[in-house]
Amino acid sequence: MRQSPRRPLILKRRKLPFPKSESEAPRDEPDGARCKAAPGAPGEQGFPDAVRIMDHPSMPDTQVVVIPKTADLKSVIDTLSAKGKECSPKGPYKFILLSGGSGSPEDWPSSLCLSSLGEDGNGRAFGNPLILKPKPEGGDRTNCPVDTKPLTAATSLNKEQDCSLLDDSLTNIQWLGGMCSDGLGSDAGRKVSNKENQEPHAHRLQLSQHLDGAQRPPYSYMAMIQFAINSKPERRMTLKEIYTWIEDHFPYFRDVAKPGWKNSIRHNLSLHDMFIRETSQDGKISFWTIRPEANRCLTLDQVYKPVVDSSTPPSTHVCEQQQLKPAFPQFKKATASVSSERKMKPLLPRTDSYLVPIQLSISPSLFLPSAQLPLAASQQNCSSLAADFQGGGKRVRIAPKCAPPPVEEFKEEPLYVTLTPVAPPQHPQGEVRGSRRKQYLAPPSREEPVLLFPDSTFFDSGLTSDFSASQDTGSESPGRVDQRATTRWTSAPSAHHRGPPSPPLHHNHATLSFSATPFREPPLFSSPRELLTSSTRWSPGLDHPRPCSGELQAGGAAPTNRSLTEGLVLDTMNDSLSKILVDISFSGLEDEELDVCNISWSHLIPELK
Amino acid sequence: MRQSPRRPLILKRRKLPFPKSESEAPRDEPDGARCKAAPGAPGEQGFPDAVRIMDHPSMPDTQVVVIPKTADLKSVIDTLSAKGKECSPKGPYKFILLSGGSGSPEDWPSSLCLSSLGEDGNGRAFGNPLILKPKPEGGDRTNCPVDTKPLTAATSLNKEQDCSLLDDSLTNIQWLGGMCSDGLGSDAGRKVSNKENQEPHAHRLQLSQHLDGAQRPPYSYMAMIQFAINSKPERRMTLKEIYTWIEDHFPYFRDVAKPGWKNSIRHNLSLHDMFIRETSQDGKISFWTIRPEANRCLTLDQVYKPVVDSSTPPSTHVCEQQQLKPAFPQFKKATASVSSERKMKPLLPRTDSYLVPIQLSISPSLFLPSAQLPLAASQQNCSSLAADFQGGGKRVRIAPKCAPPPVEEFKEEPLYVTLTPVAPPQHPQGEVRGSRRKQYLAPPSREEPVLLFPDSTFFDSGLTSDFSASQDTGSESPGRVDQRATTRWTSAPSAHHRGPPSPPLHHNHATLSFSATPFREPPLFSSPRELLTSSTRWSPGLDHPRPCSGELQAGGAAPTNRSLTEGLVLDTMNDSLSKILVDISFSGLEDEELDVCNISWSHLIPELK
DNA sequence: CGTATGTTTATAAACAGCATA
DNA sequence: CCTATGCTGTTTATAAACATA
Ligand SMILES: [Mg+2]
Ligand SMILES: [Mg+2]
Repeated sequence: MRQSPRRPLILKRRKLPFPKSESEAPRDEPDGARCKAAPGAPGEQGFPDAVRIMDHPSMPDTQVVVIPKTADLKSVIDTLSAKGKECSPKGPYKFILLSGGSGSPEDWPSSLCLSSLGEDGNGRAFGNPLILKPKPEGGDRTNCPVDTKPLTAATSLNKEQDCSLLDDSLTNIQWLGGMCSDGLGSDAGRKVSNKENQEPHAHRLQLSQHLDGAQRPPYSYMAMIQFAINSKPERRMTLKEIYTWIEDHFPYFRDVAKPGWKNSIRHNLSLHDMFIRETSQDGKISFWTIRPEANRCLTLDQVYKPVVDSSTPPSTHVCEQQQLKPAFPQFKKATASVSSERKMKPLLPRTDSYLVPIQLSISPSLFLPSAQLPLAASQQNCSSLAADFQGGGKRVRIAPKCAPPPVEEFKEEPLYVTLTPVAPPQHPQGEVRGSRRKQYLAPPSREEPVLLFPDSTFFDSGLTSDFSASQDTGSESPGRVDQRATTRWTSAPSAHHRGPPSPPLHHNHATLSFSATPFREPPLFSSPRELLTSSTRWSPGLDHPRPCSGELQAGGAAPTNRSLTEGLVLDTMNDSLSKILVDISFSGLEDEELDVCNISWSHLIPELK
Repeated sequence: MRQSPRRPLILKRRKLPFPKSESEAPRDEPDGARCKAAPGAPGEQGFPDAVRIMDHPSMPDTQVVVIPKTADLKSVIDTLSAKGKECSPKGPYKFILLSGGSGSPEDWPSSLCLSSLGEDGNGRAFGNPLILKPKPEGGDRTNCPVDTKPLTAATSLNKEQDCSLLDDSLTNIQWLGGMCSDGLGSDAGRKVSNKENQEPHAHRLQLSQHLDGAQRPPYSYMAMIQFAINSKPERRMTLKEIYTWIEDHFPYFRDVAKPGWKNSIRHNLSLHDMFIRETSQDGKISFWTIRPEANRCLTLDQVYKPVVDSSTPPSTHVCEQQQLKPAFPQFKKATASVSSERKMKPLLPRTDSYLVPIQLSISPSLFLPSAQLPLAASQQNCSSLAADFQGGGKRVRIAPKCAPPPVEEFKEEPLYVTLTPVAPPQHPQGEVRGSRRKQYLAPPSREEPVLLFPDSTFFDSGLTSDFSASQDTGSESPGRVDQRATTRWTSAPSAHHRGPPSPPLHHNHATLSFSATPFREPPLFSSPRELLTSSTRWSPGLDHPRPCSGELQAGGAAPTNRSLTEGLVLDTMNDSLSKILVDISFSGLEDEELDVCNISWSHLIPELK
């Protein structure tokens, strides 16, 4: 039981380069020996402006083709259709076409990042992921799969790379079998045999040893449930339908996973408030829905879209973090124990880039003048953060209304938005909030903090994006050092933001003042998750029976603006603000709504107006 | 790994008689062979009006003395002080004196329920548990332990009884050791050795084999954290203090538990919204507090108080449920697999009675006339529930404001209050709520449902009890059949409470109408937990720096009444309404506030006014 | 009764931030 | 100042107990 079941890695955490096969990295090297490519230098995987083809991490017989903006879509489709005939091991392959990025493999799970699947090609960029259809009309946002054949070379390459993981599956079987030895031989008849606490079937175990796409998908249960529910126009699903959808789209659960995965699905449905159970009119059918305020209507297709900017200097990705944060014991530990780590059940690859559904673009030429900055933003309180923010490239600061956003980095993309809190919250009873995120989002002040986008332009993904924008030149050092997106709490070490425990005092001697009421009340939020899930208002009698969060009207505020939280939340795939107020990587700049950069938090949280 | 770590049983679930030693109960007997004593007949454990002495389930050298109302406290104290000299194995013993109940062992964890610890004695009843002090002044609510010696006979009796569990500890050690065999011998160097994923120390393992009170306490982590935090006047604690408090009060975690229990503590602190982290003024210290609205200020002492009515017919406790619910596979399973079940790590004993902090009394002579019932309550909608409620004894119906309360039974006490929902919620989009509890508490209507207490009288425990009361004769059949407290959702099969998905429509064609807005918004509650935790308002600038939930003012409503949720919630030890709207066992009738029985839900949830 | 569904708790673990040695 | 480590806090995964339909 030392090898108790391990959870797949938390998504959207620090990105670690996937340990290739060097099972023993030098421990004395703080940066690790894996980063061979110099930052900024084009690595072996960097094929800028080239089409990238990689296997879908979970869908069998499916490949994802990332088409840079400069490529010609038509020719790519023709090429795919032509080359697809070559190899068809198990029937027609499907292609999912993505655009907007450089196609660097970092957009994919780490297990695939090293496969150098880039293929030359050229096509037109389009905004949303597109699954290639048999009759490619080139239309936007068609999600029907295509019956073409995969590219041989790329596929085989992927398979080999995947073998490293699949070998683990084989090992895992042995490992699991060893775990089943009860020892002691005490009472064998006691097992309840719930049919959910069993190992996968033997033939399934066999299947798991093959390359049938049964790798565990890199999505959390919560994410997959959202994918499933949002795949239906009604945006509701029965439990059984959720099971089926997940099995259909992630064969891992059908073929490899133990039956307990359904227990986990149910557990997630119950645990997370964002999932709400409804009952049909006759009361006989239970449907699971997503709270509309919390639903960003994420779909699997959206998630597949890599958010990469084509202007990215190639191969400045994996090693950046290591060099900037030399001391990273976890990484070194993982490095040294690759083989043993892989002996475990297939973990989620350590990557952050495929769960970023924010489809906002950054125009490098667009800079937001700091003159439009509200007085409160990023002046006094952000001074201490200047050192942290000077290294990276284009940065955008976001001033949260309430508590400072957490430190989170994800998405190693060339262009980033750093969400920067500008004002520490006023804490209850004169107490200061700790800096470990979550807990206690202080109510907003009159002066609304704003999201600051120094040199970026946003547009919303597939939904209407309509947030007011302000601008800030900020310190835009285009250097490639530490391109990771990073957000830090303004941990407010200066005492002038901490009030005494006296009654709700509003001492505005600082930039912002907050209502001191700390405890959870309806307009307040004790946790970022709550803030998120309560961000918008919606009554069931509106036009859309089940709108997404961005489609909800901001209560009291200008109702025309959609909340940025949608985009902010999309990348996290959960409803926790501690994962929401993170750096955002922008890419794939499109031409819509280039001038809306002032995001009022009161629109995101209408209750806090 | 079949024997993966099992969670201790969920508290406050169906009470099962502890499988004594008959390892093979007749499976063909639906009622089980354990119930030898006829219901209502005085069993071997029933010593009405006698002092009961039992070991504290977790505190070493501590015994709990349950003193019936009819006993003389002074003489009991004298007796304890005198007899305490006799045996002192490990130093002075402490006594915790409890009152208000019959002292039946059912008030204790099942492992102790069968020990027949009752001792004759006489003393005066007092309201709160009292730890006997060296200089017994007999004052109320003194919690300082006493330096006296335990009663020899009772103690030894307990020890023997405890051996059944402690033998399990010994077995568990072997079992754990067997689990430690990694098998496969794959990679031994991979283990991270977090110091929290290790087995308890060897000497601790040895200790666990002795009778040093290292049985696992029957409280959940959430409960113990509340105990800890509420033990301090400031009602806040650092993590380390919580650790220490728990270790001091439950030596199991100091001596037996694996280091991972601290991980679980932290996990619970983070997971449950009721625990809020604050930071000291200098920002250096983090304190954990309990959201005041959710804090019932439960303490370990309160929890130890058995809620037993002295007028209870003796030994009508354990077997009742079995006879009334013949088909109970879990019980039979546990019966048949006693030895094997006990091989596992010490589970929480299956009992419900020691987590009921509701210190309300029922006077059998007190009946609430139904004339005082508000019109909305229990008329039309409760008609379908009549069949369910006719069998038991004294019942009280509670009309929830929002969603129907869950079916829950607990506390096998002679007198019960059945919380009965009277109106099904109006569901969004014309959907009907399923009846598996949780999810969707519809907003309240103008006509407030009330708690109905047909023949009971309440008083609040140690805190001010001030809920308005209404009365209802109800169907009070004092028969002893199915005396378990049971609450059932009014599963609302009648369609007349289901509104179409149109905008918030309030069709009052039934008893109660609800706002149709189903999704979580600040004034709404998507889950019972939320309703609970948001039940009262409090701003940090009030008189009490950290009031309990009952001490909070109801926002907008009559602020003089305290919420019944305190009592309702106390028994569950968590903030989930699905465990709150349950049947309540009343006992230990006291003389305060006998006439307040109309509980307005708007007082409980001021936001729903 | 057996199964599917739903809720809750326990436990392990990954990982982040911070403090401190 | 750097670094290694431990503590604290958040989140996800998994198993299980138990309930309800
Ligand atoms: Mg849910
Ligand atoms: Mg918490």
